[in-house]
Amino acid sequence: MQNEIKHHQQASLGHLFSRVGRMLTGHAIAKVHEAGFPEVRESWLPILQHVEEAGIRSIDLASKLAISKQAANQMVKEIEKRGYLQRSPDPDDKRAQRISLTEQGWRAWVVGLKAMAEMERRLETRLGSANINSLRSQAAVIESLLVG
Amino acid sequence: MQNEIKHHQQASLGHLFSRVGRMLTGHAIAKVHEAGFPEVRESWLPILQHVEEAGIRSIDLASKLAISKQAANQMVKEIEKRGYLQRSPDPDDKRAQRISLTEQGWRAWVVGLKAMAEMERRLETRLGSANINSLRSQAAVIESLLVG
DNA sequence: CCTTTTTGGTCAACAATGTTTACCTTATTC
DNA sequence: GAATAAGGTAAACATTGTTGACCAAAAAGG
Repeated sequence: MQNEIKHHQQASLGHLFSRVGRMLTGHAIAKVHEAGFPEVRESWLPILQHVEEAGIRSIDLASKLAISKQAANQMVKEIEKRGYLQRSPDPDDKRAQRISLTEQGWRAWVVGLKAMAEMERRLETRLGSANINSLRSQAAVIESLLVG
Repeated sequence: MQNEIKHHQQASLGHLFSRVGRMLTGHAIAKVHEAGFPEVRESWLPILQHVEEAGIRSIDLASKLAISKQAANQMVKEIEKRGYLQRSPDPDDKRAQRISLTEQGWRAWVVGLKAMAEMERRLETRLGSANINSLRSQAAVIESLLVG
């Protein structure tokens, strides 16, 4: 029974996807480092991804990331300390604060986006843009199978 | 300049791959839990993946995983404590120990492999096996672009 | 209105997974 | 054989998460 399974053994799709994903984001981060933002960590990405859309409250951040508000806030504090995020009082709610990118944060973020876009361009010339599109749509199918 | 980038914004490929990868392995783990092995953690997978090939020394594990030998050993100890791994003295080297799956470890591992295989089967009927293959080969191309 | 409940946020203690430094014992090499 | 390399362990600490207790502002109900 073991052999049945073992003999057509190749890396599982899960493993494959995770590894490629890490490599892609790792590549983008490396470009950001090269561009003069060496403190930027991969762990910041989930945060920055959501902040980017123009000022978010930390509780919304937490719920989007599906982590506790304390964890979200801690990361934000750390990134703030490094000068990539800032918190300003929420004009509509005296309890709340709005988190947004600083000048520096925005510059680093743009570098990352460009690196990712550049990578996708290279992939398109290598695989064809039709393939990239089908790759995305297949990934979407996989997600839908696992969620629903 | 910001808009240039923002306006064709969709999740980055890196993000996409990582998420799908996590969902796939999460699915497999869930099946393992259901099958009566509730302690199995996602963090064990990198270890088990390498152990599976019949008895490995912890130093080799560490180097394959690109983590410190202490970190590797710590995880192994934890998994051993739960009854899924065992360490036995290396017959060829009195300093070393061989790490291998226990009976229970092997049973849980098989459940995970089957869940993954079953998932791939579902994907093949949904996307066609040609597509799954091209997906794998495209992932390989991406890897090669990032490594080389 | 004024009380009650909900919501945004903080603090403190702790869990999980990693790193570094230092060390011991056995193998290997000159 | 003595010196060096290799496998492993121990201890202190960093990162990133959790939970529980709490406070102040906002929203809801009478």
